[in-house]
Amino acid sequence: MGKFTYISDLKKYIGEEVEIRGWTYNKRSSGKVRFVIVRDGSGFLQCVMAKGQIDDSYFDLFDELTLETSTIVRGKVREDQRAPGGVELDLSYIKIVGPSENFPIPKVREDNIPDPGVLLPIRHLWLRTRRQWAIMRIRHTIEKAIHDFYDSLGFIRIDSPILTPAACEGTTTLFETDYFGEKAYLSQSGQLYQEATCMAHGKTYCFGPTFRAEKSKTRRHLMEFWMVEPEIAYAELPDVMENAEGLITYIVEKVLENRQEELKILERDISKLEKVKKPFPRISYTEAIELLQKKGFNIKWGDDFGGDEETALSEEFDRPVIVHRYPSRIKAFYMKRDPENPELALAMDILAPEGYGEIVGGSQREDDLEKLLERIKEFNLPQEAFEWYLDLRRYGSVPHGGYGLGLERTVAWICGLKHVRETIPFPRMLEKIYP
RNA sequence: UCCCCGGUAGCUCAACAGGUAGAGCACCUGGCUGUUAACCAGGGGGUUGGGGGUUCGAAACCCUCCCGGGGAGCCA
Repeated sequence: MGKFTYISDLKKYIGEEVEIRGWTYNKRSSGKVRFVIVRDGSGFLQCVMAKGQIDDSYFDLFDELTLETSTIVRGKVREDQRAPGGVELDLSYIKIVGPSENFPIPKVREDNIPDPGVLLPIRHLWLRTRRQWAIMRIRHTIEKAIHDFYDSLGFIRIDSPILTPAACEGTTTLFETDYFGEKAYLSQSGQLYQEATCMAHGKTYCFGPTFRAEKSKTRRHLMEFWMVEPEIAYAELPDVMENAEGLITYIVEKVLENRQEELKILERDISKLEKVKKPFPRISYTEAIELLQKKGFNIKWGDDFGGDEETALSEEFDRPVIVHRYPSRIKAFYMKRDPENPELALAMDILAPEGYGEIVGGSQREDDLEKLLERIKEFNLPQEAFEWYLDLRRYGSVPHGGYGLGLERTVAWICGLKHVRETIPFPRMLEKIYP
């Protein structure tokens, strides 16, 4: 491959001659002084050349450096106050690696961002643009923060299967596939399997894609999305809430620590993220209903929250809000009922601020065999498919709980994006699976 | 499946009340020795989503179909 330098490391090479390998991101000219913005994946760099100070054969290559032409350049690194990244490169050498004619995405201008109908079919190229670059790097940092957080607490990552024999929750529509003549489904949650693994390791989590075949066409939905699902043996509802709160604050902290440049590209209001500190407010479902009624919503106890209600609730707080103890009949069969009020489930959701909606859903699980059997009957679920799950209550059952955090909604919130489709490299949307 | 909004140049959008389809960006030509979404001058580029209708005249009004968007339901 040979030796070359990444733009992100250039501050270490001020005054030195370096080689950069990348792509032409933009260019400007003032006649005898020409500017080429090169990106190399690690960052963006303005390269400068003046007529007479570089060989004419290189100077003239400027015309061929159309958008996204891949190029190798060499030059001396110079500190410069005028440069956004603090450094520029005085060019002495240019080589075109691969030409690029009529790149389909126009030069970055805020008043000229093509709409998703245009960009989604060229997602493979869209990913090269600055905003998308920033989003993917923040996504990476969030994923890393998730792993680091659990690892630091002694969790073991054990991934759940993606091909499953039956519905985990039996409610949402699943993608069906043929498994050697048997029906199998793409997983909509790894949770049930985590309940098994946490009984082996105490604290586990899985992190992978999940699939919902719902005909959802909104800014908050994808057919394929990533979810992290921790499960903790001997945990009760307050422990679950505390762990989720810790995860979210850790994620925000790491993004603020490592992704300032990217947040700036996205024009994210950092002050909103800086407020995300422990403790998060905790309100009961019943309190939330009262609050919404006071705000004029036509909602009664027993109803689930819609998008507008979630937004209204989150607007009451400057950080994520934990809503707990929902009516058990609007929650999943495996959630333990509140011993103080059997109409309630020991469940909790976390709503992100600024109207980003539910990013976490979790609960303490039903650990009593008889009660769980009743629930399976109530929900008309096939008991034989859950025998293995019931075994967890037959052999040393303990209180336990966990939650799922939706990666894409979290990325959308932290990046301040309107739509989750920009938070995943290749979004799978309703009737859209290309590229 | 239902409700709402939209479809005009490659992209983003104008075109008032029905009267000759326009701007910015992209692209091409020329100019400029410090540009940062560079700028200045010029140029090419259109079956106004398709079909039908009303009218002297339709991008605009009506009907219909197609496509796109985001909201409901469900959820992360």
